[in-house]
Amino acid sequence: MKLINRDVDYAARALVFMARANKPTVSVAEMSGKVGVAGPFLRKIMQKLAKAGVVHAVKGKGGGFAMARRPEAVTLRRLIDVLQGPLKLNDCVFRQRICQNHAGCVLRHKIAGMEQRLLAEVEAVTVRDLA
Amino acid sequence: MKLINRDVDYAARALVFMARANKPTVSVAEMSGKVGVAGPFLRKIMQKLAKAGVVHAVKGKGGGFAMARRPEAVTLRRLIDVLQGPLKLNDCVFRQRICQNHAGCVLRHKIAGMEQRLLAEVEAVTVRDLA
DNA sequence: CGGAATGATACCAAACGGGTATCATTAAAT
DNA sequence: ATTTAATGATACCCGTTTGGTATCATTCCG
Repeated sequence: MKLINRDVDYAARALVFMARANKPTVSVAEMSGKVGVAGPFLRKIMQKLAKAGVVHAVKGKGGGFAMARRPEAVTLRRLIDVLQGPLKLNDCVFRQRICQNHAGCVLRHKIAGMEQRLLAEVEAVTVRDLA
Repeated sequence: MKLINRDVDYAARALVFMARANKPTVSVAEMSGKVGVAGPFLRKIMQKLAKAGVVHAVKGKGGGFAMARRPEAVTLRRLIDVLQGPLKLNDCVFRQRICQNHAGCVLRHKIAGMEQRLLAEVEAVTVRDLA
């Protein structure tokens, strides 16, 4: 049971790299080596981040990506939401026929509580904390 | 990202059923209908629980399964451990080359903290709570 | 116009998860 | 002893997810 997948991990690294680099834009080619991931793969990740507004893309020669917000405004929760979908600890377990039985209800209720507390924790971690 | 998989969910239901039933043993045939899962599948789950010592198996006619411990002594954590492996939020993300980069280190450290707190929560939930 | 960058998409292979089927073993009931 | 009702152990299947690669289109600086 992974809290984060590789996409999120790579994204975190890349964003830290960008936050540290004092440049208007950083290209994937520059980052991929340092982040430790193949270029095309990282690009796919950056594209998702761009679509979600976490970073800003600049096409053409000399282009690349730039952070769209300050590092302390980018939370781990946001990265998880964008790159692996919303954090739902109850995900997909008995979509149908929810709570026919009492035990399931109680269990799911308890898990929902855990989810809330975990969400608060991932919300509290920012790119700034990682840099 | 599921906290529990279906095995754990089914197991929880079955154990609650067993805890309520005032009988020395309960057969899979009796439970499967109420739990809402096909017999053979539930049996596979019960076998794992038996191997792990959570329940006690009685073979032969009139046999079935019986709880090996009191309901309040069976935690959700135990079920997770037995049926889907230890809860590791960092599971499998960059097994190799751990912490070559600072960002990864910090992130993993924070996740480790979340894991500890989550573990305490699943440890606190017992079959008795669900019954 | 040419080169360097992202955008979009399609594809692939391996791992995982949920589920079924089959045969062996045990032990009570008759 | 035979039948019958139960678990033990395995093997298999299949759909989904996941990690990863490849390809072509688009943009824009020089």
